[in-house]
Amino acid sequence: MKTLTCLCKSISEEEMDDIKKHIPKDNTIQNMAEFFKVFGDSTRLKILYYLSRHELCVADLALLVNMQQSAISHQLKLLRLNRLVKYRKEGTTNYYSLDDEHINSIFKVALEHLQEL
Amino acid sequence: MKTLTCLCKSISEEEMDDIKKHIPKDNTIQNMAEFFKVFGDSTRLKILYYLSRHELCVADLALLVNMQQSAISHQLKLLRLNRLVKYRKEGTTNYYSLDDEHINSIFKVALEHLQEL
DNA sequence: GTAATATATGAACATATATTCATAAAGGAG
DNA sequence: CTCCTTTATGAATATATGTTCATATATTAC
Repeated sequence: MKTLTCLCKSISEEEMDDIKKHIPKDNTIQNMAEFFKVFGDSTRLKILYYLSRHELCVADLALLVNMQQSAISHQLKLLRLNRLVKYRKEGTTNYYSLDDEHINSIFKVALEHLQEL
Repeated sequence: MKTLTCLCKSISEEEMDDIKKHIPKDNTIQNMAEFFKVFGDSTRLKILYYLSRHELCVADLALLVNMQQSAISHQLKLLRLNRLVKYRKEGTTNYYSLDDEHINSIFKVALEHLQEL
């Protein structure tokens, strides 16, 4: 009573082995997943949109996104760790801006896809 | 004792209003987030990789990803709902394949980004 | 020194998500 | 019809994640 016999072989064992052999390393896939996960939250997308328009401090972002300063700060930390934003200090104020040119291409691809649905 | 005075205005109120006015609709942002969320999981990324190489049935995918058939089936449902995969029936067997040409461009952008870290 | 401001952070909580298990549904073979 | 196979699905569970609250840190002004 095997669960996975699968006689459906439209593909040969050799082909399957070959395909399996060429899959990116588990670590790479994990990193890719982490990368996409960052974009998979509307609060972070809003932050990224606003920063794509203008360098902004945390309080301004909180105003624009209409969310607590603490929430924004937590999300900015995540974005920082993933190198999507950077900041410069000026007194107690931190001015955030985008740190990655790929963000715009990524937005574009996503919009293209969504427009076709 | 306001929490958000923010005198940091490197940006004028008018500019902020303007930027806020042009942000995509909340619904659009929500959809973008959902879209990215789909890619933000290593199991789904593996499935997408394998399907990019060959049309496959559920049991074969379970073998390749080395995960239970049920788990694969649940993930395939999600991928179906987001129109990233499609399938054709042949008897009791379902052959899955990719349903979106953007997937490859998306993979590429992500890899580019990761290689720069 | 104190007071006020901007930001960061830890704990707590609620919600979302991925996986497993058990089982249902549907088709093919006998 | 019954048995077997392939896939889908609902419930349960464990884990991850986003937000809030309270508070810490750091800088500036007085």
